[in-house]
Amino acid sequence: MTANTNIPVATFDFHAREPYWQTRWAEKKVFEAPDIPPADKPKYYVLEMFPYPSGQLHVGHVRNYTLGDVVARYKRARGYAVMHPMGWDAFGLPAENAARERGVHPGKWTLQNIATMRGTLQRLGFSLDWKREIATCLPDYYGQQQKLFLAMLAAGLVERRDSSVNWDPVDQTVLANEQVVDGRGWRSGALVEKKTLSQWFLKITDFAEPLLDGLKTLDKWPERVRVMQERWIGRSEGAKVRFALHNPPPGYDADQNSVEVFTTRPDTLFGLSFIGIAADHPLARKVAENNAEAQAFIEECQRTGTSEEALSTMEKRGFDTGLCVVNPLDPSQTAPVWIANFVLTEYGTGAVFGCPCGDQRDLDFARKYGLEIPSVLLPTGQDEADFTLGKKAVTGDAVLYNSGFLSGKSTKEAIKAAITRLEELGVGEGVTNWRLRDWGISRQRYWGCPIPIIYCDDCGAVPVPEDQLPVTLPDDVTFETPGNPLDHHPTWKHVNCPKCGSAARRETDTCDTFVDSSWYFARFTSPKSATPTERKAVDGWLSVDQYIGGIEHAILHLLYARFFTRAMQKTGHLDVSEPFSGLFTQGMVTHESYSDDGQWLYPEEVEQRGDVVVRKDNGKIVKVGRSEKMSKSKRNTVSPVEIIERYGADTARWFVLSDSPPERDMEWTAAGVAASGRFMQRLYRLVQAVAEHDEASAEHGEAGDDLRRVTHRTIVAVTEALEGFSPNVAVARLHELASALGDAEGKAGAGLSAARREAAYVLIMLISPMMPHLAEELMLMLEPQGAMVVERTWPEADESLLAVRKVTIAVQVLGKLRGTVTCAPDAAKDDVLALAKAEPNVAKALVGKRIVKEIHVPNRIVNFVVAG
RNA sequence: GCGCGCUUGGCGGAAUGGUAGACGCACGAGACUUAAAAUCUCGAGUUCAAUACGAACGUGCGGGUUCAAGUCCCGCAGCGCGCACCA
Repeated sequence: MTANTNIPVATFDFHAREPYWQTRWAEKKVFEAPDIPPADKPKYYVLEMFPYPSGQLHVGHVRNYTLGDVVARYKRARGYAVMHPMGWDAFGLPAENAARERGVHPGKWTLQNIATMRGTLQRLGFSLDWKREIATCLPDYYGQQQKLFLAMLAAGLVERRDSSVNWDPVDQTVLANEQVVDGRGWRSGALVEKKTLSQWFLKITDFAEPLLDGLKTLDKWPERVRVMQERWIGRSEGAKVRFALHNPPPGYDADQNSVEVFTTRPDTLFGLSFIGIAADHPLARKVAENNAEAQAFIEECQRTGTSEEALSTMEKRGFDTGLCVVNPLDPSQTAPVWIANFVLTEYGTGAVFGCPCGDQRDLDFARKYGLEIPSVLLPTGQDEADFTLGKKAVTGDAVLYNSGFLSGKSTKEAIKAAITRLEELGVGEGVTNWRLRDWGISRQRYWGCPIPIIYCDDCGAVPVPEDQLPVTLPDDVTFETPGNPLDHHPTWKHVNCPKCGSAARRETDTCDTFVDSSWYFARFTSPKSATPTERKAVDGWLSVDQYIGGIEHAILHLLYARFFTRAMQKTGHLDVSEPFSGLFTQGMVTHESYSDDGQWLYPEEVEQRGDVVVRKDNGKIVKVGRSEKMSKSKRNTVSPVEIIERYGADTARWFVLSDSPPERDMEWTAAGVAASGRFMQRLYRLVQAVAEHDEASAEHGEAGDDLRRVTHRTIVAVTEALEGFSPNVAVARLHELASALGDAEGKAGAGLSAARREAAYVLIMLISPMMPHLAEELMLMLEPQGAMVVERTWPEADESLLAVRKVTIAVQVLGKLRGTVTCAPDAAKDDVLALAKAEPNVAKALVGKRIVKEIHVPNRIVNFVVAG
C-alpha cells in the first residue's frame, strides 16, 4: 500500500472514494471463496434470497443485502472462510409481458435488467463473490436443472399425471390460483375454465414425513416459519372408513358400491348423521346422470369461486341424493348421502361422515336440513341424565356414550378401539393423511426452463438423452398470438424420438420458476461445473449457515428448497438433508404516502415545511398517509440509486441498519437518511483529528484509561449485538464510542493520545461491516502504510479494561428506588449496606422503619424490606 | 374459526427478573457566524414542586408469583401477519 498524500480536507468524498475501494477489494480478490472450504478455517455460507431482475433494485433489496453483507464481513473478520454469492432468479412472466408490451425479447430484457441491478449492487459495496454469479435463464444453469429433472425422473420422484387446472381460453394458458380474479383471467378477463391437462409432478409427498420431522432440527429458524410449514404439510392421524351403500345407483360399482371417507374421529362413528360428498365425487356424478336437480346443484357448486372471500361467506348447502349407507360399526343404523358444497375433492377422499354432536359445521348442517342428531359425546363432568346437546357441538374433553362397545371410553381410547374394530371387520384402517399435495411444475410459458422430454407415439414420454442436453430455448419466437410461443414455433418442437427415431415432438411446457430457486444455493458452490453439483464443493459448503430473506417465502420457496435438497440427496447430487441451517426473515421497508386530491405523489415531489408536507411545484398542502409497504401504485417508493448518488453507499447501508430491529418493518425517512449521512461525516472528522494530532508512537497512560474502558466495552457490546442479529443496537453503541472519542478530543494528558488512536482504530474496525468504504478511508488516514480493513481481524477486548473501577449500586426501599451509592466492584456486603443506609435520601426513607430483610445483589442493587 | 406475533415518551426503539426510556429522529435553549447552513454544548416521560432537594405516577387493561416484573404465570382487549369449509 502506498501512502495517500491527498487526503480530502473535511469530508468523506464518497463519490470518488467508494468506487476506489470497491476496485481495490476486487483487485485483491478478497471476497472470492475457495472452491472447497479450506481445512484450516471454519466455513461460513451466508446467502440472501436472490432477486428477480425486475429492472431496478429497490430499498427492500438494499436492506436484505446489507444485513447479509454485515454478517459476511463480520464473519470474515472473525476468521471464517466465507461464501457469499449472488445470482438472478431470471425466468418468469414479467419478461414475457415486457415482450408483449414493448416488443423486446425476454432474454434481452432480462439481461439488461441484470446489468443495471448488478451495477447498483456493486455500487453498494457488497462483499460478494461475483465469480460465482449465476442467472437461472442461462443454459449453463437450466441445462443442469434439466439433468436434475431427469435424475429425479429416474429415481421415481417425477410423475406425469392428469390434473385439473385453471385454463384461460383467450390467452390459452394455465393460470395459477392467484391469477384467477373473480373467476376470470387476470390478463384477458375471460371466464376461466377447469380443464384436465397432463402435467409433470414432483413427488414432494414422498418426503412429507421427513420434511415435517426435519423442522424439529431447524432450531435457528424463526418459530413461526416452522409452524407455517408444519401446518402446510398438515399431518393428520385418523382412519379411512368404507360405508356400504344400502341402495346403490344402478351401474355404480366404484369399490363395490361403497363410499370411503377419511376421519380423524372414528370414535364418534355411532354419532353418524349423514355422509357428505364433494360435488365432483364419482358418486355425485353418477347420481346426476339421472337427476337434473342434482346436476344443477353440482354445477352451482362448481361455479362458486374458490377464493377465500367466497369460501368464508358461503352458506353451507347440500342436496339429498336419496342414497343411504349402513354404519359399519352398527349395521342397524343407516344414514343419508348428501352432496355438500363444503366438502373438498382434493382433501382426504372427497367424502366425510357427518357427526353433528362432535363437529360444529356438521351440527349446523344437520340442524338446517332436519337430519338426525345422535348424541354420543358426554362432556367431562356432565351427567348422562341431564345433558342435552344445545347449539354448540362437544369439542372439549368428553367420554363416549350411546356408542356400543366404545361407551365409557375417552376420546383417545375410543379412537384406538374403533380403528382396531374397523380393521377386524375389514371396513377401514388407521391412516395418516397429509395436506401436502404433489408439486405440479408444468407451465405453458416460453420464459422458463424447458422440460427435457420428447413424446413419441410409439415410445411415450422419452427423456432427452444426456448428450442432447441442454434443451435450449429458441430465440426466434413471437408473442403476437396467444398461448405458448414454444408450441407455435415452426420447427423447435419437431424432433425424432431418441429411442426409435420416428417423428416425435418435444414437451413445450416449461418448469415453474420455483424449481429454479430450489437448488441455486447448491449450484453456487460450483457454478460452472459440467454436472449440477461437485460433491466436494457442495458437501463442503452446504448447508447455508445463514439465509436471509422476506417472510413471504416462508412456505413455498423454503419448502421446495428443502424438498429439492432431500431429492438431490436421493439422486446422489449432494449429501445434506437441510439446505439452510439458519434462517432470518427481515421486515419490509415502508414509507409514508402523499396524495393531493386523490392523486398520488412521489416523495421527491413534496417537502416538509414546518408541521405540514407541501407540493414542491405549487406549495399546496398534501395529505400524508400512514407508512406502509412501498408500492408503485401509491408512489411511496424510494430509489436506491438516487440515495447512493446523494449520500453514498455507506450512508444508505448505515441507515437501513439503524433504529429498527431487522425482523420488524422499518420506516424509510428522509430525516433518518440525512442523519446517517451526518454521522458518517462526523466519524471522518473525528478520525481525521486523531490522525493529525495523535502520534502513532504515543504510549498508554492513566489519563486515557476512561476512554480505553469505553473502547473495550464497545468491542464486547458490538460483537454481541452482531452475533445476536441486532445491528440497530450495534449502531447505538458505536454512536456512544464516537461521542466518547469526541469528548476526549483536544484534551491533554498522559496516555490520551494513545487512547484516542486506539479508540479510532477500534471504531474503524467495528463500523467496517456496516460502512466498509468509510472504514477503509479512515484506516488509510490513521495508518497510511497499513493493510486494508478487509485484511484485518476483528478487535479483541482487553479483559483487564472491562473490569470497572467503581460500580453504581441502586438502593431500593421496598422495591422503590431511593438513591444510588458508588463503591468498588465486589465490595463486601456489609460495607455496601452501610454505605446504602448512609445515603441521605435512603436514610430519610428508613426513618422510623424496622428493616426486615436486606437484599444485596453484588454490583447491582440493594433492597431494604421494611416494616412499621 | 385456528395459529403466530406485537403493544414502552411526540416518533423509531433500548433494557442477562435488579436504577425503565440507552442510542437516534423530531423539538427547545445556547455557542460559533454579518447571516444562514454545517458544527458543538445543554435540556426534555407525565404531574406536583419549580431556585433547589425532591415526591407521586408511569412499559395496552385486570389479576398473580417475587425482596424486586417491560421481562415470568393466568385472564382480557386492540393491532398485525399467516392459514382457512382440512373432515
